[in-house]
Amino acid sequence: MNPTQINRTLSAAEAACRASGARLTAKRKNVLAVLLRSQKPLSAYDIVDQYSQDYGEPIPAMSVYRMLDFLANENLAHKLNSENKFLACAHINCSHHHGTPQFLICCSCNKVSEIAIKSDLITALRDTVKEAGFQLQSSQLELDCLCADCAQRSPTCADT
Amino acid sequence: MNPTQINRTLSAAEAACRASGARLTAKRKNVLAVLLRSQKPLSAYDIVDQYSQDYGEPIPAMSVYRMLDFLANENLAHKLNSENKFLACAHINCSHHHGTPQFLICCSCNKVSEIAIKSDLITALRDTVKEAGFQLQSSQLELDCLCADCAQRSPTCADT
DNA sequence: CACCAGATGATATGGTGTAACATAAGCATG
DNA sequence: CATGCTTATGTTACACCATATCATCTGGTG
Repeated sequence: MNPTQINRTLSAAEAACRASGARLTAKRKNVLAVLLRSQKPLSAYDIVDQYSQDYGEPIPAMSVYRMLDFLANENLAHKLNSENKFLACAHINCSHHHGTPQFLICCSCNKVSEIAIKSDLITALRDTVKEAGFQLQSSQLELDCLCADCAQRSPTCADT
Repeated sequence: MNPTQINRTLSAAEAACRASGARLTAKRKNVLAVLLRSQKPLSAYDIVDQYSQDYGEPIPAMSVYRMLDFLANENLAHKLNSENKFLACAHINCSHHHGTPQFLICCSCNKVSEIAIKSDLITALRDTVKEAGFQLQSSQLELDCLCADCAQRSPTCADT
């Protein structure tokens, strides 16, 4: 994402927080900016490092976790449970409403694409789960994939 | 699982390992037995504790990880990536071939059900992923659910 | 200004996982 | 049975992820 897009996205995030009565403080905004500038999901400690590089002041890991919680609650960021990493929501700028996102994670280069799976597929999944006697609570999926670039390079994925 | 079933399953596991040329050593078998006796997925350190309780001798965490790797390679156990926990494969006794399993995880009581999602649903998922320019590498899904028992008690799930 | 609530900082600690190297146990062969 | 190879297990140290707890700061309100 280029700097112009990032600024536009940060403005949109501010507007969204104003609308919901949440306070997007300077540091929370910086953490979001770090995520936006990253091409890949970051761990909380990655963010700590990047933050001090980008802003010239250290930030405690504890604070980063809290800011990530905040951002996730405001739907400005997501957590990848399978990787213990975080990324900015890909749709902060979009005006339309978004359901629970799904993530395609390249197991080779760690690139992540946030997509919205067709609702009928999610419904089918929900029905299948119901048949097994469970209720689907969240439709956030994290799928182990290979991105096009990496697929071209090698036919299989050796990593975890 | 009752003791009789466990013994039967352990025998099946032994047979499977013999067939594949893998060595199901006594300790590996014990780790598998710990998993089989558990109603819930266990962390490696849970297994360390339970192992020493059940067998009266301590086992290093490192060894448990290695034994879990072994069991996972032999398809005798699975790892829940979203929870960093492990469980015995539910189909060690079954004779038919099994594809990649899917897991329904109760976010309230942590009970897990291992199911096989209909192949056409998986295919649809694979196609959706392909449209997004990715290749699905693993069809192991870990779905955040509420089991029937917990759903009866409360309509929603507050936990992570 | 005094107060309160929310945000952030500091410290400590626990859980998860692996790297690197040492030791022991099974198994072939001469 | 001695040798040596391969595999399994033990030991130690360490890195990373995450949270609990308490302290401090900041911004807004009366």
